[in-house]
Amino acid sequence: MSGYILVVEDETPIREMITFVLEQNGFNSVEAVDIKEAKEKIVEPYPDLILLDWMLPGGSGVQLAKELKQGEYSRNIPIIMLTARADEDDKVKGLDAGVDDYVTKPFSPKELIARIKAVIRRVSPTLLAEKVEFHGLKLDPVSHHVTIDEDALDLGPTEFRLLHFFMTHTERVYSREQLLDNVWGTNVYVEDRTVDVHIRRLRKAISGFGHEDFIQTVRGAGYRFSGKTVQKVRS
Amino acid sequence: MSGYILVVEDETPIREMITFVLEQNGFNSVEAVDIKEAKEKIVEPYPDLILLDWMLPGGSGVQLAKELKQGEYSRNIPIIMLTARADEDDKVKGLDAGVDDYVTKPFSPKELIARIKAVIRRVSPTLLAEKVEFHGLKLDPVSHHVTIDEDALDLGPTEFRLLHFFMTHTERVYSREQLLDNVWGTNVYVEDRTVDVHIRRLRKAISGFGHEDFIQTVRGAGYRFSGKTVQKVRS
DNA sequence: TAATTTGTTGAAAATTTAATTAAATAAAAA
DNA sequence: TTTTTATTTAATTAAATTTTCAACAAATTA
Repeated sequence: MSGYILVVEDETPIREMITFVLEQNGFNSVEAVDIKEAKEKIVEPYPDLILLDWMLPGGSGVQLAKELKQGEYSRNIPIIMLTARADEDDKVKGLDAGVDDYVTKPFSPKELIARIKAVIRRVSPTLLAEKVEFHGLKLDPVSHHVTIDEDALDLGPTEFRLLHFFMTHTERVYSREQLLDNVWGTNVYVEDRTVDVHIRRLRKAISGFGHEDFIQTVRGAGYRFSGKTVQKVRS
Repeated sequence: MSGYILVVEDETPIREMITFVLEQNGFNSVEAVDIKEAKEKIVEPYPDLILLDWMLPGGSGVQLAKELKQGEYSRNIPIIMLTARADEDDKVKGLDAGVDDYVTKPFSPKELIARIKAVIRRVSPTLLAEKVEFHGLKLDPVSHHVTIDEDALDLGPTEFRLLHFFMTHTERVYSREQLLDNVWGTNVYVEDRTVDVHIRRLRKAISGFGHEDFIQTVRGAGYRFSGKTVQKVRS
């Protein structure tokens, strides 16, 4: 799995409880006990999300949140605050810090996971280890199984990620550059044209099932994953 | 697992956190929010263990513990008390009530499970080790016997644990790191590639029975234990 | 239509990743 | 301690995958 969640919490039992719940739900996690350690761990590869305790030794969580929301890259990392009790004032302060959501301690695993998924779903749905389905195409990120009308597909790693991205981002054109960013990862120096080759391989893999036209070429713009058939209209 | 653990705790988030951890560790659980509900649920079939919150609405947990320790059958059910903080006085009172152990909130999953297993091990060790079965493969954690279609297999300790883990976690890809965490144990510094060697030995052991493809390589991701056959339809 | 741009395709080269084997190390048993 | 057994590391080989390149095809524009 590519990403992970950073858990910043000084109380060890609570921190371990959280990471246990995360791991069991298919997330990777990294722990930090205080602001200092948290900062050390917020480097490449960046976490996909930060669970941040309100009260921390060596500076409050809100303060850290504010700092992160000012960093060039770190501003994009979603933050969920863990507060000791539902405190309206605190919540307002947190919103100022650009925090994405709150969870009040103590919390149930269900609630924690629900909040996390809600936030991630907003930011990058591909990270959620949920089964995706699209017109008879099924992809399970947990088992890495891909089926098309019940027949198993065998894809290479890149084709797998590409398909996963497309299935969670349909009906929308992505340039080759955008695809490289989202599927290959940022700061990867690869030729644009490489995308073409993988598109071709993916098309080939899902062809023979009458679904090869899921991946549509938009000339001059990029590619689009769509269930709608394209009509050729001449002007 | 045959029996179950009764969780008596009024705070819903904590109760759900506990049951989640229990279920993930292979225990069944039943919930009760107060003394009244707890009593209703302490009937046949009796729980194998009771996790009892110290502070409960409608009577304290200690009181319930004392009562249980007087019942003819219920006296045999081990009880672990959940206390809000480590309080020597309380502990003494609890010991009077014949309680078997304590866990202080907040607690880590590791600690909770460790305490539970310790208690159960003392009372009825057989509960801990359930036999596992998967497509003709049978593994008995107690006797360390593994059979495949009635033929006995000879595995080394690591291969045994690896197989046990796989059989209890099928249809899911695990990275080498995750396998090291789960099978070798956390904070063990061992090369990723070591996993490959043990995978090979395990494969070798279960090959020759037409089941060698249970362990599937998922390139770039890790390994998967699966009953589904993957057909190569790659060009 | 010709020239130009843009996308497709096949295949070789480069790279990455896994399987295999053997040797070294560590742990357990005699 | 010695012997045996099991685990880990390292080196080698094999395989799969990614990338690049170049030729070709299709679409667009002048």
